[in-house]
Amino acid sequence: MKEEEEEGLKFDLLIDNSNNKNKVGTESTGTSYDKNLSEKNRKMMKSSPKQGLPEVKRHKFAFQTRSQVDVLDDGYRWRKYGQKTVKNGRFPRSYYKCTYQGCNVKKQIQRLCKDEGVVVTTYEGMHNHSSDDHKYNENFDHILRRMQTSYANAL
DNA sequence: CGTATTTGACCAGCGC
DNA sequence: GCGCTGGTCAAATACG
Repeated sequence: MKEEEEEGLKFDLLIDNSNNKNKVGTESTGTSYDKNLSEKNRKMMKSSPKQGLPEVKRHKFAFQTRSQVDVLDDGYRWRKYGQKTVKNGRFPRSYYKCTYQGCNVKKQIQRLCKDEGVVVTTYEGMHNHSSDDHKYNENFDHILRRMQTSYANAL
């Protein structure tokens, strides 16, 4: 199967976050709930099959982060909306979405079957808002900023 | 009580 | 044309 094939931008950065202490728990910050989900239709993403956007359809950034935690806290809140087990991998893939109305940024986390300590974080889309929390590390901020810069530059 | 998280089912695209 | 994989949503549950 194909493991790496991104039509748009592809970034493979190795970040050593072993020292990073991320918490998997939940934090009581922000009270925005995406109620737009109720208006979602069963057929929402099948309007355009695969035409019109031959090259760039959805920017996807793949990050290979060396961390023991699945979810990297980049300053935004992510709500897990699904988990699927891929046949190519022994570990299930987790799907996250940014919990912010208007900011439907998707994040996909997958563990490497080869290295359990390496997680592939794939960001899809760009944030519509700024992170109101400074808890994220400069290290990650730098990466995020870099990828957003390249993203804006590509436009 | 509010929200995130969990799990199952459903759907669409692609392969054969 | 059918089957499989991958992806998303939706309802129920858990937790703060």
